[in-house]
Amino acid sequence: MSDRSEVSVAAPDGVVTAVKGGPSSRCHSCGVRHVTICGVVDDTVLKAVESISRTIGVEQGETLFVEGDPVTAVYNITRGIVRLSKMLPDGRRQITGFLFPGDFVGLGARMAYGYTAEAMTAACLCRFEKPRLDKLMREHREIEDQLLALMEKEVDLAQERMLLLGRKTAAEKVASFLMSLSERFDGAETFPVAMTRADIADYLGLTLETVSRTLSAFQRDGLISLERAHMIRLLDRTRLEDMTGT
Amino acid sequence: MSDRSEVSVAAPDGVVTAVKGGPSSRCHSCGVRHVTICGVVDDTVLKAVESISRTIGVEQGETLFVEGDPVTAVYNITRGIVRLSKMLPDGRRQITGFLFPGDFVGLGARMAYGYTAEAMTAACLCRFEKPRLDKLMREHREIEDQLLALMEKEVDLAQERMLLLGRKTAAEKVASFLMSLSERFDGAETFPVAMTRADIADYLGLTLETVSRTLSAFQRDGLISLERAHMIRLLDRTRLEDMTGT
DNA sequence: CGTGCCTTTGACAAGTATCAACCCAAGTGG
DNA sequence: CCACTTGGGTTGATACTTGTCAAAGGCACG
Repeated sequence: MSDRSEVSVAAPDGVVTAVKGGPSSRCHSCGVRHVTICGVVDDTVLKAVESISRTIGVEQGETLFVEGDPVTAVYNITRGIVRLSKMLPDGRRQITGFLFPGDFVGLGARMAYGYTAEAMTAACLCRFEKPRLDKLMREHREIEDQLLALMEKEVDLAQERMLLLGRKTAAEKVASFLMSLSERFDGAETFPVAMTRADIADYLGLTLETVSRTLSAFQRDGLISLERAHMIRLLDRTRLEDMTGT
Repeated sequence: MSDRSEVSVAAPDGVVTAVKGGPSSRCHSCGVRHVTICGVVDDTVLKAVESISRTIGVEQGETLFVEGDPVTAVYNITRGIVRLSKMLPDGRRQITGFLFPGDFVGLGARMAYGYTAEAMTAACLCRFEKPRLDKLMREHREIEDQLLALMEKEVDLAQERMLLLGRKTAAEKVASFLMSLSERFDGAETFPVAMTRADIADYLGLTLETVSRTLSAFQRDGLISLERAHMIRLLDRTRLEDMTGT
């Protein structure tokens, strides 16, 4: 555990995600040794991080916390997909992010969580109690820096999303979504879409019908191939890239 | 300067914004003593911050930096309003934020700025060279904590905005905008709207015509009174609040 | 082999965008 | 001092994208 280990994590859909560096621990529910904090840290820090983290398994659909809950913990995903969302009182929902293995859940929450986090698939998470993590951050500057960097990336992504939500057309939104998903799978040509059309719609600020129609249109135009509803193959990356509007 | 001073900052439109605590310095362009970093810090830190900040004045319309520029500095606004925006290649624009006195510009940018920052009004800014600020953050933990807290708030706001952009109707967007603007002016009943209809539209993901129509409709319904195009009076806060959808 | 959830597709409605005309106030220059 | 210009802002007519409602198909799971 002292070297910069490379650990492979089984994604829920069978695809394997490789993550480099960082501490890891054995998942109680699936037994796989998972990465818990990304980035390379020295041995002492690694041990410290491991000492305050506890790996937990959650079932599909399980809620980690709800918008407004007092902040008790931060999680790092080792397996599965987590959905972050905000709701309006009348039930309209905006999904603010899909988180994958390696991503943090709850970073940057101070008093209360600003969104709800749910496991979209069975998942394994490293749980860090907030007070212990705060203490660790104070003791190990490298960790604070890591988390700060992660938050900066998050802010950046959020702004990109605002541009998408506010100014892109339905087709551009869906194309952007497909391209970014593909990136998550290492630029693979064919990849699984773990979320339902309704989830995609709530992520892109559309209706599920519009998402479905747009995907069908992409298929008609030879941009993609819907192998199955949840398995997509990109046929013409270049043209799809052009359609993102970016 | 050793006590926790309260400093009043003249906003561009004549309204006075009070900000408590933090270091301050005299603005070269307007001569007013401005707050430069919010939050309370001790004497040593205060002096250190002051030593690396330089107050600058910018004219209306001036660009601080453009999306993609390498990050050289972070700014704190002491006077005026700054507009942050992202553009699509074809010219569509999304304004990601309007920043007021006390707000930071460029926090959380690592290598390149992710958005363009322009002064919407004549403005005064405290400029912190990035390397010197980073050094100071490393030396004074309190500062890093302050900035971290600010970033957390930013993430929260960004997510609230996603909900607005993705799921709210035009009327709800405009109502939300008015309520949050009113907050900025301490809940005042009548307050200036410094931005044009086009700016508001690009902020809310609408067209300027829709913004104009919605404001007119609000006036017809007795919710607001458009004293002038850029001066709004809230007539029925309760009903307006209900219209925000939140 | 039903039952239920998700997806697709169609017909239609509605909300916004687009295009265009006009207004108003503030400069600007003859 | 007044015509002219210019940069918003408002309003109307119309188009179009996207949402809504509804029905039917497919796939997984008990």
